[in-house]
Amino acid sequence: MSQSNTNVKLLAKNIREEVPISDADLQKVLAAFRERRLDKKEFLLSEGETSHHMRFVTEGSLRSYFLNENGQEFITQFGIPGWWINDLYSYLTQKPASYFLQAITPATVLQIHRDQLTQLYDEVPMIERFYRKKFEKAYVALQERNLRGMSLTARDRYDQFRAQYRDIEQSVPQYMIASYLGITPEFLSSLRRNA
Amino acid sequence: MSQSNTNVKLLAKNIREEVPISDADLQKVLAAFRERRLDKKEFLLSEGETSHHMRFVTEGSLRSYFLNENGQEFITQFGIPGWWINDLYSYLTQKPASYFLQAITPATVLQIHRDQLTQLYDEVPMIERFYRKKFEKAYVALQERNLRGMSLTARDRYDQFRAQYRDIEQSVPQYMIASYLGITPEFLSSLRRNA
DNA sequence: ACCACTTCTTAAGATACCTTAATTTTTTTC
DNA sequence: GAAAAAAATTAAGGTATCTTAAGAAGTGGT
Repeated sequence: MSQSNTNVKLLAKNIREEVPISDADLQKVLAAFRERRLDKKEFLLSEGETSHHMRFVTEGSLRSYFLNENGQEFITQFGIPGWWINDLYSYLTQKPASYFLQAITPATVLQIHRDQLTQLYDEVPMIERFYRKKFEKAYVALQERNLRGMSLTARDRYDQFRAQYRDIEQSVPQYMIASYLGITPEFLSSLRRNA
Repeated sequence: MSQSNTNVKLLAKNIREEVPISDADLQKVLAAFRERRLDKKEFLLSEGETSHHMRFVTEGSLRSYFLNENGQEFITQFGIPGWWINDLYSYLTQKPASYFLQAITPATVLQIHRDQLTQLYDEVPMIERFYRKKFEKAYVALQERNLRGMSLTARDRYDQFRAQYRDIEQSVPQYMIASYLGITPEFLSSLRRNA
């Protein structure tokens, strides 16, 4: 068997939690995923490349970030086991990515090629439903984040982040959390001092 | 005929631009939508109510906004003809809304009840595909907005807003644009002065 | 045409957050 | 386990944006 069993099980669980799907269909879907292992700091996708896969994290942690003209990094998303991560703009439009996907720690992802997924949408309607639901939830979560970014101070955003993502807080460096929250590492440090 | 023909045509166009769908299926889908007319300032949804419909704007302009503890408004979305607008969190979870949907000008929306749409997902797979694609695009657009909010100054965000949404800029008051951009009306005014 | 109401502007003072730069602490590498 | 590299802290000075308050300019209703 080429793929770690527990990793595939995590993906199966992720799907079954969202939609009812027969064993046969689930196997068909799972069989289309390939495992990819990453060293620490290895890139899964670099700016300018095109994203051809949907990706599910099973081990380690990753980040998705954007680099502006001044070379500043802006982290848009973290990926830890059980989460999906991608440059969706690139994947959906098949245009060059403007984000980097990089492993923060050694990591493993299961990925499915776009061509295969497109085909599965016709063969296994439940998988289309699965992604519809995933996108719905992702949209809502992103909207919440957006709103927090607008309506809360950095201090409140940090407190909420800690409350909501204790597992992420523990597995990524502080300066990346600062970037995710939209503040400088120095300012985050000062928030922590006056906790 | 209870619904304005041109309004329904706008919706039909919106669907056909995204997915191939037979005339029969399209008619079935369109028949499930009801027209709702709104006076200026009328609420389509208030905080605490639950959203039971997916809503497509065909006339006028609407806004979706959030009210924080201090009574400050934060506009999350505008709706103009050809756009979808909703409190998706409430719609998807069937929990009370935390957003208001309000007509800025007299407006018309076409809306479909959640129960009917859920049923259509089984009967007309293309409509599930339609919403999957819509959510994908909405997610990407929101991510872009999020990133701009983090990486650009208010001046740059305003310039980009004007370039991208000239039609919205013309049809909603300036203080609402300020709210959408995450700044005060006073500060937007000063940006305009030093254009 | 008027009055009331809403929207926009101006300006002064306040503050949340940034920049720079140096130092300390922690982690990685060989 | 020493040297190098990466991450976190501290502090001083700066700036983008906010708050408050007042007045000016539009807009809508009768």
